[in-house]
Amino acid sequence: MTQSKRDPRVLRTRKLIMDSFIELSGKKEFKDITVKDITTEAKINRATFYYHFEDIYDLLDKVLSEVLLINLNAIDFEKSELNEASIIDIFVAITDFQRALSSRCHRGYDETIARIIREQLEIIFYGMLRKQHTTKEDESLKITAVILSWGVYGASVEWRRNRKELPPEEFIKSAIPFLMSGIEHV
Amino acid sequence: MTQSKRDPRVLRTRKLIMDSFIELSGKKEFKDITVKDITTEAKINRATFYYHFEDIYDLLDKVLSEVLLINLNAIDFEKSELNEASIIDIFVAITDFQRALSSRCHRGYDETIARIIREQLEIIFYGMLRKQHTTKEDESLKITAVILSWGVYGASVEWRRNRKELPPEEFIKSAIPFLMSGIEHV
DNA sequence: ATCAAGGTGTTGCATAAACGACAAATGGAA
DNA sequence: TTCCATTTGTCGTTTATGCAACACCTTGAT
Repeated sequence: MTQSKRDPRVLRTRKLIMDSFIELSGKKEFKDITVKDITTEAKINRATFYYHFEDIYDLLDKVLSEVLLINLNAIDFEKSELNEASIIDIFVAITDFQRALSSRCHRGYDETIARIIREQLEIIFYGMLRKQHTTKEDESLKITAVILSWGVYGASVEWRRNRKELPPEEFIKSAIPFLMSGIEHV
Repeated sequence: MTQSKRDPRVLRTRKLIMDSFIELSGKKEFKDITVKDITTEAKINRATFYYHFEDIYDLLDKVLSEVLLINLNAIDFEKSELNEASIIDIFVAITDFQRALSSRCHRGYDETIARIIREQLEIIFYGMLRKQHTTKEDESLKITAVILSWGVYGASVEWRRNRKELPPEEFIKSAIPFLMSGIEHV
């Protein structure tokens, strides 16, 4: 389990499963995709699916978070601080990601996607906060990350619904003062 | 071994190896391609290579004959007789195959390719002859297949070297009477 | 001529993947 | 509702692949 994440067999099989799922997502709604569909498309045994994923919801979780992470990986979190510029970068990455997603997938799992994106944001924000505030109390950093993740995700929802005439980087700028004040008063 | 030819793992791995070999053939000469190159490109373990192939020459054999067979599969040998039309089809398939091969691979293994193509031809001719002449002595069919295979392959060499101004189907027509007489007097 | 570096086949063991079977759950259609 | 077909998780066994190590060859540089 610990070592097996680099086993070429595991990497191949997981990629086959995920690619097949993404492929099928372009053809059917999530609720109509079965595990059997995926394993048939991927040409792997159905039992092997359950070796890697608990069920189809677990797969959805991991596919979405990995695809989102690839989008976010363009931003170098290791170096960048949690400041105005990085918040804008993250916001743009989210809107780009959702644009790519909606062109590729049918509707039907908005709530799940929302949850996963927000959870990823929380992880990222918490990591960045902890780097900048090593002295602070951990619980305080956590709750700040939670609020930031909800706030930034909510802003992306608002942008998609009512503000698409603005470029996302312009839209989020108006929220930056509020977000930054929360970060500074952590 | 007997059953395993349908095992998805075997099919996947063999395809990975063969595709990697074809990919590398476009970049280097055969003599410069190592087993290690192939397995690295294919992201499989080197020991796994030897589970499927004796060595790199065995791989070359199987890649070439499978690719050639795909070309020849367009011709339905099960139904067609060994007549003027099918000989022309086979000849055109060979010249097409060699054209595709030389555009994709570097030089350096002409003799090997020649041997493999001729052996495949022999197998095909023998199979067709046996279908048409079930009563005849087997040894006689075999030697006829050998001579046909050498003759048709030699014609393709001659065409490539000195007769490319002619369409291959035109070129081979001038040899049809001779070849057909050998088939009829089997 | 010697040495170092890299490729070749081969082996024993660890583990992922295939396969077939199963009971249980789900979901339409009569 | 009942029935029937399909999907779902899970299991035990078999097989293919990964991995590390090995002795043996090349080959090129010093």
